[in-house]
Amino acid sequence: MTKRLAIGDLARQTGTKVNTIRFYEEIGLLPEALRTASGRRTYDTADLRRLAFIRHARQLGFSIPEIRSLLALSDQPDRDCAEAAAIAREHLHDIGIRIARLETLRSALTDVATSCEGGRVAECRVIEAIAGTELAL
Amino acid sequence: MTKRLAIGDLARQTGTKVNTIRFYEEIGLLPEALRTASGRRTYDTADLRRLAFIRHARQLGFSIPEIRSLLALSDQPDRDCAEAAAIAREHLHDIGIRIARLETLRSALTDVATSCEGGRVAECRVIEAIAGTELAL
DNA sequence: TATACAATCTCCAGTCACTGGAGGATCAAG
DNA sequence: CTTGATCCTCCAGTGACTGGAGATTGTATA
Repeated sequence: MTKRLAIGDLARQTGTKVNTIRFYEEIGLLPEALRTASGRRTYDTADLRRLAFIRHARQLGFSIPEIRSLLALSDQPDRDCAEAAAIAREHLHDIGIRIARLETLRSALTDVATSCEGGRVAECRVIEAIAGTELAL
Repeated sequence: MTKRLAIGDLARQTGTKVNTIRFYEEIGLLPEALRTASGRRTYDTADLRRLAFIRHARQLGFSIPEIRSLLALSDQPDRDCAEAAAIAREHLHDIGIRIARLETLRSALTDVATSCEGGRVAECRVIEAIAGTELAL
């Protein structure tokens, strides 16, 4: 059998706190882990991937309900197709906005970094870059 | 004089709760608002932009310390240029990763949405898309 | 085999970033 | 001059963790 991972290994490989992994199990984001005879949790690479997904999604600003909905797309491949597509499309809209804002912010920061390289004071449009995406002006 | 905004106007125009605006003032993310004779806070369009920036940045997953550091780039245009450029470059690295992950997620979701359109069951690679960006495999 | 020390367990209290409500003052319309 | 919306301060509650106490187990070394 391929070797199972201890909770500490999973934590190290995903940059997650051990307590946080137990917390995700408690709220049902991760399945209940298999236990050794003495009661310690063990994991496999599917758990590793799932946890990595959760962590990255959190860093991208997705809430836990949103992550649940994204995971559901993976968990139930045989689910109602139209429903899955609708969920995917909702997220797609949101993700498009996030990408656009990040790209605007990136170009503002690039301006700061490069105009500083020349020794001049940066014209700092950081706020303008990301503030105004959908405000008039 | 151009008309000043009430806290409720600011809240409506940025999709922020009134209490949250007061909270941002308390922790120094927003400057102390000017008050009317009776003690009500008033704002201008600079405050509006700053708050919109803060809210968007939060939705993108930036922590409040990170937002402070981004705002500092705007707040101190005459600050040490090399320092500002260094801060900008740190954020640029992080933002590149975020954009890449969002784009991978977007293409996974697009697959779900379009393969469902054909009436077939989606091959759901949502987790794989975003889980594995820097894990070996 | 003994022992020490790292990792795990459960349970519970604390933190960060809000969110909502009580109780009271103020403003704008009718 | 009343009525309802909006504002004020203060404080308690929520979501998503984070850290610590106290006890148990696993493993590496003497």
